[in-house]
Amino acid sequence: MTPLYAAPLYVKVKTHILEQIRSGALQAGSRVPSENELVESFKISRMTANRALNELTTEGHLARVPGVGTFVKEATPRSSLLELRNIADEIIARGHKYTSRVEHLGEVVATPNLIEDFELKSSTKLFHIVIVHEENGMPVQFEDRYVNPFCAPNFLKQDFTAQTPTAYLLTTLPVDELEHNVEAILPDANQQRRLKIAATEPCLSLHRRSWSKGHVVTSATLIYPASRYALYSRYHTTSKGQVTQ
Amino acid sequence: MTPLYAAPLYVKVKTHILEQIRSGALQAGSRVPSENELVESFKISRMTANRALNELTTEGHLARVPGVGTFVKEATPRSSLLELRNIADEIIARGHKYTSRVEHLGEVVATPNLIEDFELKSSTKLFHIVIVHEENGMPVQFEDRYVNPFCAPNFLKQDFTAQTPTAYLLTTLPVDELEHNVEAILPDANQQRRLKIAATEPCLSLHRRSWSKGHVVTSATLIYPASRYALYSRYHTTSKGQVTQ
DNA sequence: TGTATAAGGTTGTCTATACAGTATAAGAGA
DNA sequence: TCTCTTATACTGTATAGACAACCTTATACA
Repeated sequence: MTPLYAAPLYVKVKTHILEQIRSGALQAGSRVPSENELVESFKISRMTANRALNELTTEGHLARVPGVGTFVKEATPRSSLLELRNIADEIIARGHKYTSRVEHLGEVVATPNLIEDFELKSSTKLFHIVIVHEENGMPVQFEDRYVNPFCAPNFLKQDFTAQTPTAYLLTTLPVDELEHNVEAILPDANQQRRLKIAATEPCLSLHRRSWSKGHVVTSATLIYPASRYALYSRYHTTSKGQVTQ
Repeated sequence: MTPLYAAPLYVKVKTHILEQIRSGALQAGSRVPSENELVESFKISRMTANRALNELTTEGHLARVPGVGTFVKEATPRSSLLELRNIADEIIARGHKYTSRVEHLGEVVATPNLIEDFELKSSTKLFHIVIVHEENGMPVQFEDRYVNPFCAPNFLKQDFTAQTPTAYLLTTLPVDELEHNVEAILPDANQQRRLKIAATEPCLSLHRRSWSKGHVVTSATLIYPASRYALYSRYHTTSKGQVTQ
């Protein structure tokens, strides 16, 4: 993980502005420093300031208007299909009994795939947990999760029968960004056994990455047997396809 | 739309490379010209070439390796999960060829299930279309859609080989509300035949209802073969408790 | 008062140059 | 043959300067 003092200048500028947005010092709609003002305050060249503001714009945080200035964009809250919810709370909210079995908990060395997932430069150790969540004794979710030790150093010391990994990470770190990829799969042998399902039962595979302060905190694959789970959402939109609610 | 001859230089370079990818002159994994080679051939400065290649990289088309070169990335076949996007646009954006086959187009009398879906009081006629969308000749989506004639009376007169139902409805009506339900399924006999897949291949089933001005405009079931497609989304979250457990 | 003009700030683009870090291939030496 | 060194190519970052286009505001003029 590159420490901030060693990061490129344009990254420092980006981080500074993002922190101001997150802290509330810069509200949606308010003006951010112009390129020339950043040149002054950071003692950088205009091209470097331009790069920082441009990248924040393509990432959706800012909006730029030629001849006028740069402004913090309105956050467009997305809705529920993929809200970050704790499955234990979901099950309890349905009035059912929640239990879980931790199948594995330990450290691994990042494989090339994991290095890419976590946006790492080189291989490091990652925390790894495999846990099966049960509703009234019936397995409903197979969770295979990797966690960045840099972001959550005390992860391994938690008791995950008392608190799900999702719940622990949510209380420990703010989530800035989410990525979801949903696929349909047939379960492999291990998943069949853990979920107590037949090899022919299709499953939803939900791969989720979470960012906090620019770092990938965790990457999880959640397997749901199709007969026991579906993803649902309903929400209002504006004319431009943005989601409100 | 800015004509290409009036576009900025870095846009010309980007367009040129994208065209080469689309035409097949640049295959996935093959090397694209280095910055210095672009400097030569386009008579531009290295910073301009750098910008073009960097932007194509953040857009997901290229991958860069310091000391080695820049390469065409594998296009990941996937659809937007939360946004209402036209699959034809998504396929074309990946640089692939989009085609479609209209399997059925006509009227039906609403069944009890459809009456409920469309929030109708009594049975009326509904428009019905079945269409298979193909990427490079390979079926990737089976679309089974019902449309409310009250909202889109001219639906049947459209040419759906030229424009997808989604595209037509989006340009005709504002979307106020969306409902999604995602499941994993095994395809039925008809879907197997239309999608040219085996009975054992799991599929994503995305059921979507769209509202406009309080009425259900359309109800669609979209089937994606798992091996060919995934659903994807990535977005920022606000710190104001949008992401709750 | 109303209108044109000028000035200054802002973003957008482009150039030429520089240095650092990384990967690969060629060559020298053991 | 094997290993170390060197040269070369490539990307990543940063600078200083330049011109264009755009917007707002102040100013001068009719």
